Amino acid sequence: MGHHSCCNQQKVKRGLWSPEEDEKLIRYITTHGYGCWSEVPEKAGLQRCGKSCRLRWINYLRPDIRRGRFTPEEEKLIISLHSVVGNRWAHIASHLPGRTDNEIKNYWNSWIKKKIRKPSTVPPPSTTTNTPSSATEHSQVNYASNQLDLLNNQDLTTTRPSLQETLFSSQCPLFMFDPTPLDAITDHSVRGDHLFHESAASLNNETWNTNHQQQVQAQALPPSTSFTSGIDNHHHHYLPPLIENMDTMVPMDQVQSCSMDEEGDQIALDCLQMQRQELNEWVESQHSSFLFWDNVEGPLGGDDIAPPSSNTEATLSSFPSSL
DNA sequence: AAATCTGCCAACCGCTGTACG
DNA sequence: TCGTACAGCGGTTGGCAGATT
Repeated sequence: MGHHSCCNQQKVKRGLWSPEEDEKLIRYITTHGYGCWSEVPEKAGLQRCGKSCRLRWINYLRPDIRRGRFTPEEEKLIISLHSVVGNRWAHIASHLPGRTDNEIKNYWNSWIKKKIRKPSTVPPPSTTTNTPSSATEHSQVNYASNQLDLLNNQDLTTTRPSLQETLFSSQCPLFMFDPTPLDAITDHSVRGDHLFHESAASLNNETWNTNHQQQVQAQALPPSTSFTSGIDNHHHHYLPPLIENMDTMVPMDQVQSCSMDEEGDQIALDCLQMQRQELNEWVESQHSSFLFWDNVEGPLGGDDIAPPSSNTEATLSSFPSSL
């Protein structure tokens, strides 16, 4: 495990690719295609390992790559998707044609750094008034302030409401926007609680069905177990526990029809992709209301489902017993 | 003008999942 | 079932270029 054998060969060149190397790789791939990357370097006459060739092709040379600044639409889509799936860059990239996971990851990281450096954008924990900033800005600030807490590695429990207290007293399902790594949560029993305060303020409460929220609070989140789920052990990142275990989670206004993919990915992703334009408006307006419902035709069936109508009594999805 | 700082991003590293013998 | 090779993923690093001192 670990090093690929091809990368241990001594002749292997590393570092930036030269135009000549690019040309060789392009010429080879366009004429032969790529089946086994480990064979590409030798056949293409490159002193690189196959892994490096693959990365170069995927991230830079393939013809459908899209370069340049992210458009505002792409930016918003990234924000929205990240709020759902966290740091699953490849997944996010799959919803942005021509963009690579690497590019999105770099963009996100540099973007977050910028936000972290702007403490004035982080409201104090007691802030409860809605600000005129966009939803985009909210997402940025929320994440950035959260990261600040983690970086500071402080025990905040003595000065702020407990996580559970904050969660269960809030009016909106705030947990679905937080990509905090699980270890950070379990280690400190808190994750930037002012995050939740601000999220509560940023959402339009008129559109939030408090009955559903009460159901969520009463049934879905036994405090002692709610944050022990939602871990992707493979990729070591944290998915918001509810999202990972919910059958469906979609912004109501965005849904016409949608389907679950084989991996049980969040149905919201398909919806977001299909309705990107509406999503943009949704992000802008912040008048979203996430609802949960359980009328899905099988958990993994891929059948089209109809969203509940506006007067549907949405009900909480059933949760796995592991919760 | 030179030195230093900062941000960006291409590339690498290490890991896990999958296929296959 | 086990071991190996490979693909793919997310985290991290290092070098470059522009900005700042």
